[in-house]
Amino acid sequence: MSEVRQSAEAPPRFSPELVQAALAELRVYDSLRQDKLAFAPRDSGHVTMYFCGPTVYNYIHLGNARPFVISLVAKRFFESLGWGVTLVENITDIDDRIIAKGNQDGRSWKDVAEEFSDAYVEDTQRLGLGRPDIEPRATEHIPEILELIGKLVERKHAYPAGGDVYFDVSSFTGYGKLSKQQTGEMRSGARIAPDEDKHDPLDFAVWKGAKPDEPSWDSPWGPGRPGWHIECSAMSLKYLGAGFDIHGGGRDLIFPHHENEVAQSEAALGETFVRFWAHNGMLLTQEEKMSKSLGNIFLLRNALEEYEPEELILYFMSSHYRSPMEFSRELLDEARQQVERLRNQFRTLGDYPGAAEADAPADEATLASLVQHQEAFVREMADDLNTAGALGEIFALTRKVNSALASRSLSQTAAETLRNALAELLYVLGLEAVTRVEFSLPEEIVEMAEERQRRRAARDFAEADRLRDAITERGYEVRDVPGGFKLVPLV
RNA sequence: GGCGACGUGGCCGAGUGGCUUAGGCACGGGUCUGCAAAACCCGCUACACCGGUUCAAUUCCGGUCGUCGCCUCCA
Repeated sequence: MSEVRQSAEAPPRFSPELVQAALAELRVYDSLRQDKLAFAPRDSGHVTMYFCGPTVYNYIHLGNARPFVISLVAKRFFESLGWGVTLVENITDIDDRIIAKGNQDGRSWKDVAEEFSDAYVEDTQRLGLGRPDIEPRATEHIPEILELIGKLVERKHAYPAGGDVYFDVSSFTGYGKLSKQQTGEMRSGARIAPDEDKHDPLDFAVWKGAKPDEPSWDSPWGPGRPGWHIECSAMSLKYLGAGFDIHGGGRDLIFPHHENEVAQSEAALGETFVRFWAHNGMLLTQEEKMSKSLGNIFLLRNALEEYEPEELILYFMSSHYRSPMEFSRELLDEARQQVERLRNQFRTLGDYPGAAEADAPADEATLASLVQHQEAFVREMADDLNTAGALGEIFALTRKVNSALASRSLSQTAAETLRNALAELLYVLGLEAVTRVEFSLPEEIVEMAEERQRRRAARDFAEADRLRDAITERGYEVRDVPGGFKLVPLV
């Protein structure tokens, strides 16, 4: 693509009026309390968020990308209210699956973890949303993990057995509160694997004793590695402290991952672990969950070969984060059309000649619409991050702006105001790329377009059309506009 | 079986006790244009089914049917 990608502009700060409108409505759904509740950060003016990132044994797919996108959009929204945000997103780089992948490929687990950590950062980086503030690796937090396990053992919430250390589910009365599972029900279906020494089928490993040829770290309970779940507790608590604001991740993590996190964290702390649990819906392909085990996945890196980042982001923004979301090429193609519509608006705004101030009858009404849609936008976002509703407001405003633009009844200053305001809203949704319509044109193309204009003027339409086809072949579209032409790169 | 969520017009997708014809895509008609594209205007106007509550229900309650997710791989 030839359009120039500039560096991300500074996050916008909404006007006091807009911030006030948002704060009056601000509510976030909490999976634990199963209700949308008023939200204010624990630390005044500063939001603390932790989202579960990937276990790196493979490239991430679009389903994995959803929480990443959501978390960064949430961060932008909170920042636009004038708050600071610390977003932590972990990379789990030691796990059974990583070891298995290494064995399968005949290489070290470390090699696997490094390759796919790098790939994850690279792929998500290409989305252009920026990065979480902290991206801690499990293997770099073994001391914190051991400290947490030590606390659990000391408080009799965990016990060593056969080289492993297990969390004692029966010691934590709240077990099951997040996933709404009854421990009795769960026990009836659970089994203990032959090589495990846990006392209760529901107990889970916080430390796994090393078997021959497995990676291990020293610990008071013998060499081993962290169990799944404990790294997220240790790292979120290290960077955000007990009772941080929002813990997010896919719905499918509610059990066992987050349930176990709550149990071990609160057992160790003796106080509330997280204030709001935010879980995003699954991506479905043909009504079925997109999942590595089902093999119906679309890798983010493959998607980025075919689609622009903003097209993928708009696709994600077009439905509420908690809803399950159908995935298909048709929907991505539709998102592409919508991106194009937004981009066209900025193209028009970019070289809009403007009516004379005295002759701009649409100014008043359009600027009034702007205020109305801006307010509606922040209210939608404040309502549990309703990006789909917010996007609807942007498009509603887009139509009004285009309409005024088409009739040339908008002043240059009003057009400028609208352009900046729209850019601000789009930035919050991670769609600032659609505002960047500057690009460099090869001289050859410009000359061809100019020649075509001369042919048209001479009514030599056959040659004019031939030139247009030639320009199209070189990747540009010619649009005739009053008094000239416009060249636009083809999608 | 237990737990959770959901069924909106051709498709996607917000939302609400009685004017949002949300919004987008697609489609049809028109304006503009040599043609085309973009843009604008107009049209297509729904709320799974059956009861109940209500002056009024797509929105509240109950039931039926259907769908999805979780119940130790899973974003």
